[in-house]
Order: sequence, then structure tokens, then C-alpha cells
Amino acid sequence: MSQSLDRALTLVAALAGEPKTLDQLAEEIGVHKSTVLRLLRTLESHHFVHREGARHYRLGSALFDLANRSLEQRDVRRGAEPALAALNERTGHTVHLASFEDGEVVYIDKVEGHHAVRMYSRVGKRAPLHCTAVGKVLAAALPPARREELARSLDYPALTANTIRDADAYLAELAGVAERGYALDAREHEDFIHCIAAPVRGARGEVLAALSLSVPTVLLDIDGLLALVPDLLAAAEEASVRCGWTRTEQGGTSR
Amino acid sequence: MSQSLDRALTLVAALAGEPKTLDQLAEEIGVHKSTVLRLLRTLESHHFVHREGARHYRLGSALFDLANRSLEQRDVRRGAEPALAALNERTGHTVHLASFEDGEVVYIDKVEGHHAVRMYSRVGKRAPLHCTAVGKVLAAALPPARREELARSLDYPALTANTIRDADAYLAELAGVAERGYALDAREHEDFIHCIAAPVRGARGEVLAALSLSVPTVLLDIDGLLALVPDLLAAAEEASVRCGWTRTEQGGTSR
DNA sequence: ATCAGCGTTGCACATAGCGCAACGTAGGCC
DNA sequence: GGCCTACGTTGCGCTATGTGCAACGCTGAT
Repeated sequence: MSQSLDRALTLVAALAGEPKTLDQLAEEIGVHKSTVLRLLRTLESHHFVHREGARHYRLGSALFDLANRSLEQRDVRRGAEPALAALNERTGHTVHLASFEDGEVVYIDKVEGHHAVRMYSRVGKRAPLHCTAVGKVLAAALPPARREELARSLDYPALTANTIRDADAYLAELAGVAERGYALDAREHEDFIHCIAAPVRGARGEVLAALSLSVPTVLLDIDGLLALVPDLLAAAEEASVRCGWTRTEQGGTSR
Repeated sequence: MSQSLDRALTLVAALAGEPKTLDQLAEEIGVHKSTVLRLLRTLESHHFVHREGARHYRLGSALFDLANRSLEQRDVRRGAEPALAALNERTGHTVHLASFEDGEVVYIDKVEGHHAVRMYSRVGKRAPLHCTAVGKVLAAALPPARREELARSLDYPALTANTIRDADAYLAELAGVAERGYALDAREHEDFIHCIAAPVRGARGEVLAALSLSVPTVLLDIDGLLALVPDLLAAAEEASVRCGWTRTEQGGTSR
């Protein structure tokens, strides 16, 4: 809709990797370099990009500042943080907190595992709903109508041999997740990683986010992973309590 | 320079706090709401903002993604990370990593202290050079000509009773910092906090960043803080080594 | 000393972005 | 339950704004 803004945002994205020069950027986004220069100047004045030496630009501090400020005030994140740390401490594996956004999953916090081999991820990264444990937990939490609609709208790209490939299988899986109270990703997203995830709930029992453990298959086989489910559930419950959730006699809203 | 981009960035900054509605935003930045709507749509298409419910906008995942991606590939940060964690572990206090940018200090990493009372800060936050320990370390690392020029260009706002107030005093302080190899902020930035900082060096001995310990005065008096200098220096050296620095016989480039 | 590569500037054109005002819709109050 | 208000949304016409171009100048390399 707004051309210059659109270009500027593309520019920022292009700078996410390594610092680049004006000419590189101009070529990369297909815009005259004088235009790029002007955009960069505006971005620079807001500290969104920073000039490094005479000819290189990289992302500036405003980005970090805004990102952290915004993350900080997501209440789920704040509430869940101690639980993430504790779960990581107890298991040694990578812990993620993810939320649902626009038909995808967004990682909003993580604690790295202690092992040399571990999953690559990043806070802010987006991932598909259909092949991640966190995605399943979040999708399973939707009201049935939206769940169905959502399931029908996904593409189901096959990322590994185990990836769920169609809406029916996905819906069946989600039903199981809602039943059990946790989700499993058995090498459906990446070949050498499997995960388990559980919901973090708010005051009214609504699912705010999903908490997961991601473990390389070389460290733990599937049974070993499933053995961690009680730890996971305990951590998710701890996080939920900090987010205002109160355990109900009926066992929550899950059925 | 670019009006729409400028407005869009202002918009993003306005969203850093809490989610806001279209009207609020329009009023806040003084632009017609139809314009704001168009900008928001463009921002939304790049995931820079996210629509929450029907009428609220908040920052989107692209911001976190870009910020973390960019931080991740700052080599200093990666190299220094274990040293930060270890220093935090050993002392229990808040540890910061900061770099020099545009005549200011930018925090690029931190590990929170274990105590209930601790300094408020945030990765991406900017701070003044003249009243922070990290600022002094970074300024002291500049070649004498730039150091002088820089010192003359600062404003020296007095943030506490102890803040250095003029260029001559600052230059004298920097000379001392270069001599000692670490810097002290004795309640010059915030009333109840004092800090010590030391440089992290790269392969050619150049200063890449500053590592600091921030301690509330209620937890440790000035002597207690200074007693931590050896720990700080050891951590800074560890970080330096991971950044490619090799200890030279002459004791580095500090004199 | 010459040249190449890149950032920078001024300019003139046209488009892209703007404010306006009218419309649609959802939620709240009586 | 119906009206009203408070928002988000849309179409339109104007002009400011952002654009590409081409010439300039700096800096560093040969």
C-alpha cells in the first residue's frame, strides 16, 4: 500500500543478515540507489539502521529496543519465564515458549539446551502449525469451528517423512492433543529433532501460549522424550498459575 | 526525508508500549487516521505490527526476528555470552555487554542478577557515555584525538549528584580508566546503583565492547564492588579470548 | 597521477500518498 | 430492542512527496 514504506521494510529485512553497502542494497531490492540512500537516512534517524564505517549499513539499536520492550510486556512471557528456566534446568534441553499469530506459530521466548547438539531457533522466528508440537497445542485450543476452518486452510508442506499431510489427519491429531493435554512432534518438522508441548493457560482457562521441549533424537529416543511429559506438564502448570490460571475441579477447559 | 517512512517509524515506536487503536495512534502522531491505517497495513504485511482483535495493534514478530537475527550475528555477543553467564553465576549480579554507537552506549546483551532488587535495563537500550562504566571503557578505548573531540561534544547532563559535569573531568577520568584497565561508575548514572566495567578485545587488541557488573548499593558498598574487579577482568579476558584476542607480552594496547 | 567504484546532490516529472467526507458496522446505553 | 456513538473502512481528487536520472566528488587502488 505504501510504496516507500514497503521498500524500507524490505531494506531492513535485507540487512538482517550481514551489513551491506548502498549499492548492494539498491541492487538487491531493485530500486535506484539514490532512493535507497534517502530511505536509509530516514531509517538511520530513527536508529533503525546504523552506518558502520563509510559504506556499510547494519540494523540499529531501535530494533532491539522495540523488540525487547514489546516482548517484555507480553504478560505470558513474563509469567512463564521462571517455568522455562526451571524446566531447562531440570532436563537440560531446549525450552520454547510460542504463541499463535496469523495462522502460524511465533517463538516468543527460549532457553537453550545444555548439550552441544541442539535445535536451531530464534525468538521471533515463525514456524508452521501442522508439524510442530507447539503448533498442535495452539491449534487444538481453538474452538472446534475455527479449528476445522484453520485445518482446511493450511498447505501441509512435507518437511520430513513424518509430516502430517492433510487436514483430516491433522484434525484427528488435534483431537488427540486436546484429549491428552500435550502434543508430540515426532520428527515431523526436522529430521533429527522431536518435541513435546503443553498449553499455558490464563485466568479464564484460555490458552495463552505453548511451552515445549525440543530434544535431538541422538540424545533421547521417543520413549525417553515421553518420559519427560510429566516435567513438561508441571512446568506448563506452573507457568499457567503465574498467568492467573486457577486449577478447576473439572480439570480445566480441555474437554 | 521520507515522510511516510518517518511516520511509520514513529508509529512503530508508539506501539512499543501497549497495544493501541487506530484513533489513538492517529492522534498521537498527528496524522489522519486513514493515513495511519494504510501505514499499518503495510507494516502488517511485513509482520512489523500485528492486529489484535478488531481494533488493537501491537508490534509484530518481524521485529523480534530481525532484532535477534542481527544480535545473533554480532560476533562479540556470541563470543562474550559464556563469559557473561559465568560472571553472573559467580557473583549473582546483573551483567551487561555494551557497545559504542553514535556517541552513545548500546546494551547488546545482559544477564539478570539473582537479587530481588536490581537495575532496570533492556537489550537495545541506549545510555550516555559520560556517566556509565561501560561508556567510560568504550570512550577510553578511542584514539586520543577522537577521545578529546568526543569529550568536548558531550552535554554532561547531571543525572545524580556524582555525575561528571565537564569535558576536562571526563578526560581525566578516561585517562585513569585506560591506566587501570577498568572503569567505575560510582552512582553517577542512577542513585542506588554502581557499576564496574572492563573492555572486551578482538584479534588486533581493539576494543569490541564493554562488559560490566551493576550492583545496587544496598547489596554491596563501594569496597565490596571493587573487590569484584578481578572477577570482572577475568570474565572480560575470557570473552576477549573467545573473540580472537591473544594476550600480548606488553599487556595489550592499553598504554 | 589516473582511474574506478561508490556515495552524494539537484532537478524535473509523475505518481504515490495524503486529507477529506461519506459509509458501514459493532457495541453500549437507555 | 432500537437508537446512537465510536470506530474502522472506502473512494476520490489534489498536490506534496518520493522517484529516477545524470552529473559530481570523494577515496582508495594500481
